[in-house]
Amino acid sequence: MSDKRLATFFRLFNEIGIISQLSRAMFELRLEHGFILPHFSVLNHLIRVGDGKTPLELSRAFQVPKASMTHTLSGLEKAGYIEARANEQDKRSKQIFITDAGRAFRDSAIQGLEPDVNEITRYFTEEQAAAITPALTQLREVLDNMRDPKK
Amino acid sequence: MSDKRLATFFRLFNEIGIISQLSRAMFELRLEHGFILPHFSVLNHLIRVGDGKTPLELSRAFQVPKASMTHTLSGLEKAGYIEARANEQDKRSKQIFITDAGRAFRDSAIQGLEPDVNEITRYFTEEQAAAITPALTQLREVLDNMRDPKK
DNA sequence: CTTGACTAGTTTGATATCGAACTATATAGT
DNA sequence: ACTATATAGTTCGATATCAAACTAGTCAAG
Repeated sequence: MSDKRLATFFRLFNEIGIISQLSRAMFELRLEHGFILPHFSVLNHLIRVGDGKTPLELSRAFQVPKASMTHTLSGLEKAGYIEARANEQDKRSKQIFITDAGRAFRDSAIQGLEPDVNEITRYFTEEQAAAITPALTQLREVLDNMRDPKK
Repeated sequence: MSDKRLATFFRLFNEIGIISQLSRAMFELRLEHGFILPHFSVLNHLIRVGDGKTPLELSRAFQVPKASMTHTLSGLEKAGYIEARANEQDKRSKQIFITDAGRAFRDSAIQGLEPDVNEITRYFTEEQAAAITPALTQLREVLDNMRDPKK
């Protein structure tokens, strides 16, 4: 393989890593103290995809170990943003439901993004954002398909 | 602001976050046990930009708190991949130099990427990667300029 | 039924991240 | 010079991440 190809992908993943770090930090500054991106992401997922998911399904959806999901869910439950109900069909398992407080938390987190997004848009337009997203979606799917299916 | 704009950026940052997570995990699988992306990134930076940087300069370059950089550097020093020398001009300060072993570690980490990059390129070409990188660089610069200059 | 393999989720222990307090040194204002 | 303020780096404490071990429940083979 050419070094050029390696360098091209290296630069791409490097930029992506930095943007991820900066945008996450910016987002978490707007979140209620004690909550971080994974808390929000889980609530958002429960709304987008529908709740009643099991912890294992959630850990797979976010591609984190199940121990990490246990930790994130315990924070959300302690705050009253989710409810875990036993699954009568399979007593090993739980189902996670979002509460009204959880919905409110998620909505207000999204509202909190507005000032930052407005500021970004002054220098990087919505059209530019829309233009690169499909390629990134494709790249994400490629990486997703490459990872070990176990876990 | 329109909800559409918010949703567009939300989707963009979401894809970027997932790609960052997946690509980092893929990279770290190839690294010697006990070393993670920040270790590599510091060594790579010392080669690209030149060594003799202070820990504070490095923490700013990577936009992490200086306490985090202390931790990363201590791992690299214990492994013999960097050397910290006192600065005679300013005795509060140190300068970080990469060792031959550090160079070898960095080179072999980059070589280790090849199989993954080759696999990615089957579904996402070098041209596609090169096409979106400039926009991502621009977005990274915008976010970079927005963050609090202190730290 | 009972046993063995498997699965959902938690616990444990180890490392990472990082704000805040601290130490040592440098520098500016008087 | 003397003091106040600022800076470089470390330490400390709290939380996050996650592999591995563990617990409890399921299911299939005999």
